[in-house]
Amino acid sequence: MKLSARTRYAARILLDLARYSNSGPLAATRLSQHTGVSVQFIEQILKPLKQAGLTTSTRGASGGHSLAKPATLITLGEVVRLMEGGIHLTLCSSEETATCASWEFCPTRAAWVKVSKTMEQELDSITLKDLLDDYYAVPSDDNQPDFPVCRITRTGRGNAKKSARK
Amino acid sequence: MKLSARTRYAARILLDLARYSNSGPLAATRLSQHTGVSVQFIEQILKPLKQAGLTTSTRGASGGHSLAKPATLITLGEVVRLMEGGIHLTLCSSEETATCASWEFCPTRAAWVKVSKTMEQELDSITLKDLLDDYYAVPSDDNQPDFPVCRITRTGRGNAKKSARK
DNA sequence: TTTTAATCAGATTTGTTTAATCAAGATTGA
DNA sequence: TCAATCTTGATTAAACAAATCTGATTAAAA
Repeated sequence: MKLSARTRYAARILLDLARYSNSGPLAATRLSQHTGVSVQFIEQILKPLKQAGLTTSTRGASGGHSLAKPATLITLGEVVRLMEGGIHLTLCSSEETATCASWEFCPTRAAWVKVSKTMEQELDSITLKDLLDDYYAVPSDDNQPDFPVCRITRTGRGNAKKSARK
Repeated sequence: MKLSARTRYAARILLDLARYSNSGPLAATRLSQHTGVSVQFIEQILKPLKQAGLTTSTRGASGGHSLAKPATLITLGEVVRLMEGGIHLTLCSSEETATCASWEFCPTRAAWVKVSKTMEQELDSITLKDLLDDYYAVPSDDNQPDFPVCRITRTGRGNAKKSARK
């Protein structure tokens, strides 16, 4: 039920691109400095974002990446949908996945679909611009500090497998 | 972002217990027949459910499992929270997890928290009774057929890693 | 009292996925 | 040219999920 690090990083990278959108393309090395994610991992994450038309890039010296459309038109829903391959709490929440034998009879499926839809709606309602405005007092102001992304990805899941203290 | 099979199975198992709640405890073998999940895996899943007070069990011959409280008082939120160790889209969505260095400065965290809360609210609003009523025409009627749980857990994730068609 | 049907506990296995790195190319401005 | 930059695909190590295996313990029924 957790988002992957790739998705979280994607959001942060796009947000950084939004922030510096009026000062030309941002090189992956800059993005790396801002977020704390390795250059190579950033490049890997940018690939699907570019393919999906969220970003553009210019090659060669003084090249880099930039948003392909205004920050008001990019939603978290778009980002999550892209990086996670859809917004679905279960495989069967996706309409296209009619692979399960008892798909149409499943007594729990409707609930998972409903919650997934709600989640998707809310994510679609949050734009990069919203995040910028909520957080940075003055958007695109270079004086605002950068903060590394959260690198803690594993452990500490409060797992139900382990028996609680004896 | 997907629920684990353990969580999905837990919901189905509890639903089955709810359905047969007026005919004494249900043995794991019966639950297995109804859902298609192996007896041993079912026992593994029932363990935390019992510890959390959602079910009770009687040992020995003609023993089995039953709900510890009425189906109107057990919500999907409870089940998911228990099996997944919380309802959080990210590690940092949990209030207790102040482990990330830039926890309070993260420009995306607030969004993940908000969506997680919405999801939790909706899951908390759905009871086992709701699922029973929505699905089975006559609750606790043995004439209704059983359907196996969805066993498809991997693949088909529409992964963004793979380049879309050339 | 013995048998038998159950739960209980937990270790082990298998394969997948994730997160990340590595390495070699392809472009392009200076 | 050359150095900064994106592009692409392969590879790795660890974590995790799903499930099975083993061996108890418990208690009703025969």
